[in-house]
Amino acid sequence: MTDSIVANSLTSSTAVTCDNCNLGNLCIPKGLNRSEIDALELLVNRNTLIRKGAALYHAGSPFKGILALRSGSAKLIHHDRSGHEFIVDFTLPGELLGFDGLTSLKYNCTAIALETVNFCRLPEHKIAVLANNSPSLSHVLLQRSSSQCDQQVQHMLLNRRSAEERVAGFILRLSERLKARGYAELEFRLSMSREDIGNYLGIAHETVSRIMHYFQAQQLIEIKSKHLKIKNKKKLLDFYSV
Amino acid sequence: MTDSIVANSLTSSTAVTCDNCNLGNLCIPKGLNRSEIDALELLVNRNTLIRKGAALYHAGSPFKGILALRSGSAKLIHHDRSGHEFIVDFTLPGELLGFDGLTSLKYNCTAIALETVNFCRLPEHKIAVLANNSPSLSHVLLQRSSSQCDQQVQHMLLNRRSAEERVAGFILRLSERLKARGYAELEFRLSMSREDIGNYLGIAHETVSRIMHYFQAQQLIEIKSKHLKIKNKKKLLDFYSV
DNA sequence: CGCAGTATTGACCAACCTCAAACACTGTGG
DNA sequence: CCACAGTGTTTGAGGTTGGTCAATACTGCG
Repeated sequence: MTDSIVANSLTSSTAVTCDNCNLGNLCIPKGLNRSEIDALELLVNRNTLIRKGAALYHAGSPFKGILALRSGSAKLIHHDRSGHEFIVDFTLPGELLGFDGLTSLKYNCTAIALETVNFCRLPEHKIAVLANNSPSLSHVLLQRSSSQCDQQVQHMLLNRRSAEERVAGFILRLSERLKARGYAELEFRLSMSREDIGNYLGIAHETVSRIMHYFQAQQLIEIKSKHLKIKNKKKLLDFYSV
Repeated sequence: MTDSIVANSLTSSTAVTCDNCNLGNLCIPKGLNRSEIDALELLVNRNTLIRKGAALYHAGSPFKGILALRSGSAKLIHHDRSGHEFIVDFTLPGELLGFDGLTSLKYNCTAIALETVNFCRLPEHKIAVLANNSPSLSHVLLQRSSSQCDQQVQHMLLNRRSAEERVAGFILRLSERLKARGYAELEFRLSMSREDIGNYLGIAHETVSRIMHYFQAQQLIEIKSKHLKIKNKKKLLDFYSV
């Protein structure tokens, strides 16, 4: 079994272009026409590798562009004064990150790889240039940004509910996001620790463990360490009916 | 004392234009040049009035544009299946709302006036047109959207802390936002109910009351019904040191 | 094999919620 | 101007969820 939530399908050494990229229309080019994609090709830095535990960018550092995860996953964290970290979001393969740097041109959060990560970058200084020539790109970026915001709202709503509902919601959303990207929706690997999940959901990691155990006892899931199988999606949904 | 968090300075009947609007550079035109602002003039619907309790827009209804509050305040709410409402955000005068409709072209939330509200609208069908002619506008919109997202993150972080920290943070942020718009920072009217505050902060409204009372006993604030005075900002900050 | 990090499980406890009742404020009509 | 209804706010008592601390088990890796 692969170490990653997903297997990276690109093992050959041929150059990766937006054209042959496995992200398909999940990435920025979605909604752009041929010539616009060609223009994008010239601007995107490709195939950067970062390994588990390393940062894709740091809070406070100057905005260097929007990133697209090609494989691997990451956590977006925010530090308070006392140094305690809060996980704001997880980023799955095919998803974009870096929007937290757009406003002030400094990143707001730190992005840490949860496993080896392969990503593309659309550099900051080219975003403005591109936006002038290609209004659709501005529109795509705006939509993505606003969509990120919607997701934040969803997360916030989830975090107002009971611990059981949070865990159920967490599992189901992860499942949905993986499904949307073509991965198995009912069986996958949790690339983040219980600690991370608890932090993200605003509950203690022991509580995450207990609830996972309880869900397993109820035959809703099977959980062994990081390997998760959803056995009864319907009942799981009962816990989380937004 | 006025019934509103702010007094609406526009009592004359002369036409309001982006040029003479009291929102100044808090509104969309910020960062645009002269001719761009002039173009905007022609596109913005001005001076719409909505009274307390009425909706500025409904969740699920088609996106009709970005709104700018000229006076009065509003709450952004989200309903779950069981009909229970969750307050996602409050909007103060001078702030924009409607970004929750950009992604899917349907509003995600319902916006309800907390008191009589006067607002402008930048209609949806003109946003794309304008973006073509004025790349700066796209940029401004993108920044605003991304800034909304940052705020959501801040809210989420706040909602992971203790009830006391949440209330302290709520008061201090409200104060900051009002200050940024030129209103008194240490004495203002809470246009929302305790119920709304509790909902927003993810705590019971009784807890909000109790903590307000406690803060008053500690000489941090003076609270009488909706009228709030901050007596000791420093100590209040101690409760909320992010 | 052993170590370090991670996950599970249990016992106890505190923060906060729920329910209930009293009280205050607002606006309305007499 | 007062009485009253309706809503919003405060205050109290008791219960529950989920946190904390601590001990134990598991996993992956050198």
